[in-house]
Amino acid sequence: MEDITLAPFAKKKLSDFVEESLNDYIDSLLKDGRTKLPPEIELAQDLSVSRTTIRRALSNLENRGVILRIHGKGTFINPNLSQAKLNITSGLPLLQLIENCGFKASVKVLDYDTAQPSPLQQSALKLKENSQIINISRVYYADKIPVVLLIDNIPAKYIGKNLSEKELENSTFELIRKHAGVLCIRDEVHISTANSGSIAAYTMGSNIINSDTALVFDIINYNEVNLPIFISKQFFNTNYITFNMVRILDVYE
Amino acid sequence: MEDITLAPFAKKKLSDFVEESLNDYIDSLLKDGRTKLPPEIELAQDLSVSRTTIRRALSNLENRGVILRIHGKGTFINPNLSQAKLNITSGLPLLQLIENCGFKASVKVLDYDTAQPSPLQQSALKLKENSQIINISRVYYADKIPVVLLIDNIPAKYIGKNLSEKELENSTFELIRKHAGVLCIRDEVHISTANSGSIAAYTMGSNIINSDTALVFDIINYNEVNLPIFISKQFFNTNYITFNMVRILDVYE
DNA sequence: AAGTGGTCTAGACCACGTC
DNA sequence: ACGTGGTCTAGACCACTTG
Repeated sequence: MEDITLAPFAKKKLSDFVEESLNDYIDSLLKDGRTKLPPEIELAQDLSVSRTTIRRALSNLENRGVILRIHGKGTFINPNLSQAKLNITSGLPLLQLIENCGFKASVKVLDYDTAQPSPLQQSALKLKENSQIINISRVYYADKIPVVLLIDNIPAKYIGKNLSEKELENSTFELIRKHAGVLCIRDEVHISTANSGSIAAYTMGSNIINSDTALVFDIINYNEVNLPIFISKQFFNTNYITFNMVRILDVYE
Repeated sequence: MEDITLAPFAKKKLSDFVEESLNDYIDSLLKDGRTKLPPEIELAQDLSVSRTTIRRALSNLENRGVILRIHGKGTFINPNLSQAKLNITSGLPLLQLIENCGFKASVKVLDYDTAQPSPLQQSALKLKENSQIINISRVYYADKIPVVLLIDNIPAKYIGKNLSEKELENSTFELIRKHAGVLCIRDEVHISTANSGSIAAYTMGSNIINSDTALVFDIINYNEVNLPIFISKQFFNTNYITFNMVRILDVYE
């Protein structure tokens, strides 16, 4: 018998279903060697939705780099589609990110302890005095190569105590959703870099991701009413994980 | 007499004007210590536009991290607003980026030469045999500290020959717009990191941005019909320039 | 019950590209 | 002239919060 826990999840919009349909449709077009999509009005009729809904789904696909829209000509599959797999703006769970990249992904828990929050953590998470923080360090592997180091700082109230190693292999996102019914729906990321010295400072001296330079994400995760829930620090070995981003520029005078 | 060159520029949408108005309005609210915006319907009436147009402008501000919207409660100014200045998805010109960050920005041309394209450049830019590439290296300073190294590879056809140092201090974006009437409206960015060795490889051995690790953007710029126009490589010293990003996550089962 | 943001529709008109 | 994507409007209905 599996242990079922009831926990909230976000509702899907019509345009999300449309986006999925279009995604599948694009795959099938590619198999036939076709690169042009039907006009928006036609797509709207085929899927029995309004043109606005189609356009919302297409905009999502455009921002993810999947399609290109050319005014007056049509909508086309991005010929660089393969580069769009690791979109930096997607915010996918790390295991899924690594899988998307074509690797076999796995995770190992490095460390798990309870501590007093630092003053910085206390103010970022708006914590009261005497509250406790759970720290979880994990390494993510791509085909057995360590590529990401993740350190999460989570207020104790959002997470079970004495979690098993098996449970800790779930994402923190999942843990707090199952344990406290809290959904993080937004994050703010600071992007910087680190040298081997500053990586080692987070892993008791051993440079576990085995690179002399790393991409660093400092993340604060928020729930739907903008309450800061937990903090993440992610180190990426960019010899294996390089992100992509599509930008549509404002080019005014 | 100034030398006026006619060159195309993008048209502004109504929602862009609305966004600017809202931006100014937000500044004035902040001066009064207020953090809540009026309801969307009210904003729409005040600015004499439809609610849809207001919502588009608000969505832009939300993606830039300027505001927060909470279902059922209202629209609020993001208390972390100051962190939103260097949004990685904005694609602003580097001088403007550095100024936004609160520094005095300047630029120096390091190198300027003509060469045969490498096979990689040739395929990325879809160049013919025997075409030529102009390479421009520039360093950008924040308060006299070198913080960005930029290397552009531009097909000769898009840019004037024998440009003066003064002209080269303009962005490549400007140069090709003025010279060839070409507008880049989209780019694709690969994000990685570099150690001091790989930075020095691009500056004849001297590590000009003076950091043992850098954030690297490899960029291909496209025009409105998806033709690749030119290539950029940007090295950021993240001791001075750290980017921010706001992500609104899809949290489905 | 009232207020506010979120999603969706139907339709109009415009701008750009092709023939 | 026609087809296509881009912007905007007006209005409906839903979901969430507050009183």
